[in-house]
Amino acid sequence: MYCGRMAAHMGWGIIEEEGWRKGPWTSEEDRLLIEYVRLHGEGRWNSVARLAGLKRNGKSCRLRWVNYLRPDLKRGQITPHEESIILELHARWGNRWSTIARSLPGRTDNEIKNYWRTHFKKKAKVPSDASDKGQNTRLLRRATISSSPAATTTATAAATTIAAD
DNA sequence: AATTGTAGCAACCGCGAAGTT
DNA sequence: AAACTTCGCGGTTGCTACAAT
Repeated sequence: MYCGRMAAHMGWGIIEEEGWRKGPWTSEEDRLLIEYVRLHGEGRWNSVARLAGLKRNGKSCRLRWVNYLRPDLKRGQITPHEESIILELHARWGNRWSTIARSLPGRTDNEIKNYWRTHFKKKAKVPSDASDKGQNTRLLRRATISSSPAATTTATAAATTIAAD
């Protein structure tokens, strides 16, 4: 989270060829995006530029909102309890970050992904079989989502149990 | 004290799924 | 029904701060 302001000097590409700004968000941009969502709700990200005067493409806006500006985000350090859930669910499902995130209210897939990578990746060469990379992962997503409510509950319960232990 | 290495995180990209017209 | 647009995911990068030498 750095110490508050870290977008002081953005060192990388500022304006893209098509006119889209890139790189770290300024507090002014954040304000515009927050105001946009307040007025129009989440979604329609591609029209943010038009309706809010933000020189960002929809993808960038959505990412910023979902990972940083959403009011229901928890922020702050991952708790030991949350960590155990992450470990448990990752052991079950691998890098299915968004699915894992659904079991951790206020946490984003990006946050969980970053956390796991920085804390565990180097140590564990992916314990189980990492042969599931690529297409299978993608194709399995729908099925996983379909069965996720029950699975989520079960796994969450398991993780909770372990954590409580 | 200065330089090089590492950690951690915000944000980017490509691509496929989902939605729209 | 097909073409086109938007969304969402997972992997990766680029940058800053901090640690080590």
